[in-house]
Amino acid sequence: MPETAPLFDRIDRPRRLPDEVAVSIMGAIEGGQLVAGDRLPTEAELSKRFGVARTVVREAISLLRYDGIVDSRRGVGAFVTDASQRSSFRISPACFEKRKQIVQLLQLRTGVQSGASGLAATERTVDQMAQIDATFARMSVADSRGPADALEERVDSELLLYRQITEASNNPYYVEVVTMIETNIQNNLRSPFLKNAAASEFGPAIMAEHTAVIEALRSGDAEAARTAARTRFQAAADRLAAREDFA
Amino acid sequence: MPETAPLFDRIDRPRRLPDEVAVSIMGAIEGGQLVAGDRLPTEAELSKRFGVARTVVREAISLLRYDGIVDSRRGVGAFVTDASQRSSFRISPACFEKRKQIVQLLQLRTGVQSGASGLAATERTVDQMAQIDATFARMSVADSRGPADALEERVDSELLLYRQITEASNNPYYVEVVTMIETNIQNNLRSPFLKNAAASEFGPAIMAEHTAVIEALRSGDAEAARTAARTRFQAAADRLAAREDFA
DNA sequence: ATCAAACCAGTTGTCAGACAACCTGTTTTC
DNA sequence: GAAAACAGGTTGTCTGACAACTGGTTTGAT
Repeated sequence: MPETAPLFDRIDRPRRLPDEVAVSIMGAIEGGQLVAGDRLPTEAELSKRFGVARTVVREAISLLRYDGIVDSRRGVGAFVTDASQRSSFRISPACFEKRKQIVQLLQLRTGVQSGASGLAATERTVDQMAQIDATFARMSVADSRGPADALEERVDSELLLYRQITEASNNPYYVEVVTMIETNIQNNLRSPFLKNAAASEFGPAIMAEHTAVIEALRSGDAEAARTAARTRFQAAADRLAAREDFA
Repeated sequence: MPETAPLFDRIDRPRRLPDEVAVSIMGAIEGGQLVAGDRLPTEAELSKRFGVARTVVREAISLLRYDGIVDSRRGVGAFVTDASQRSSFRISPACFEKRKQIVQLLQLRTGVQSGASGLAATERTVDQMAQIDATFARMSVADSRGPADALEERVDSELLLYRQITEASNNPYYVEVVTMIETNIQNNLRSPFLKNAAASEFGPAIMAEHTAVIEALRSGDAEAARTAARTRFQAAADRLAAREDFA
């Protein structure tokens, strides 16, 4: 079931020292003060410079190592790895500060969702197709009831629909990536703005975009599914970007 | 410039306690012993149970928190978060143990690379196109020299080529994702196997697949670029999967 | 009896210091 | 001259302590 959206977001952001140290070191790397191959100052040195305990510095470096940004060797030191060694993809909340970045993020989602939908067209089971149909039916009903009456229901079922489609690709990597991107968008795009934007996503013209995706899935046409999904998310992103209240 | 591939990979895998603890806890979550909302045992408890110092447990939990898998609150405890709160996408080396997983990973790369190429068709600058042309020319020369003579050069230039194409999308998120996936594939697919596979990727028929991508980029045809890139990577994945020495 | 304030046990966050494991370069020894 | 021992420095782990905070309990005033 779609988890109930919390009425108020968790505002709780107690600054944690290791995170701040990690961000600071990361900044030095992105800023070019530290380039691939360079050795970081020793933990003792960093500890002194930041004015925190070594455990804090260690935890910070541990995070960077986890993402493949540095590589530390006992008895030697920690070194900045070259950029092609990154082992994770993450979206920092800072991505949502600039308008252009949001657009780029939506582009990425469009591409990935398109790929996932294409796969789903050929890989889906009949069971999965039935679930998708059911969700789409729910969504259609909500749509016809209009934004004033069924906004929540409409938005929830749409999110669920595309999650089910992605899962129907039966490829866990697609599921992970799409989920991750979608989560970040939902969490970070200011909620009231998303609400407003969602309200304008009603109507037959827009439902037709969704129908095209469903039809392609039903007929098992991967190419059509890719195109339909692409068209739908591209259009949504365009409409979003066109809103005058777009931050 | 393409960094010189190391003759021997770093085999150095000194077990780090925090990583192992993190994996263990993660296993409990994936295995369902701990579900969203559950509280983890206290750090002291975990420390005792794993037989390690609390600093080690703390570092482990810190990693999980970094990925949005748990959320810890001072004075209360650490809680497993809802699966849709994951804030990173990462590929564990374990993914390369099962044949099916590798295929799925290649599917993901195909989709993402396709999206990036489509974007590149419209967003590339003339400068970037020139660089792509240059790399493609290098690659063509290497191809005509044959696998016995120019294997390294051929492989390197191809990697560089698609990296440049991705960068020509001028979308940093695409660049990050593609780089990350590619890095993991290069690092984890056993090197000699990749070498063998690369040797069979020579010849005019295969070069035609690349040419199609380049042509689409040159003419600014996003749809053609997406299709060509998809075709090319799909075909490569199929050939890889068809090899009898495929693990 | 009610309700707010004070208290208490438990938990995470940070600090400080110590030692083990390991690496690199230097010195000693044969 | 080469191998072995040594020395200093660095990361990895351990221990113990205290600060900051939370949730629930007790206490105290009204």
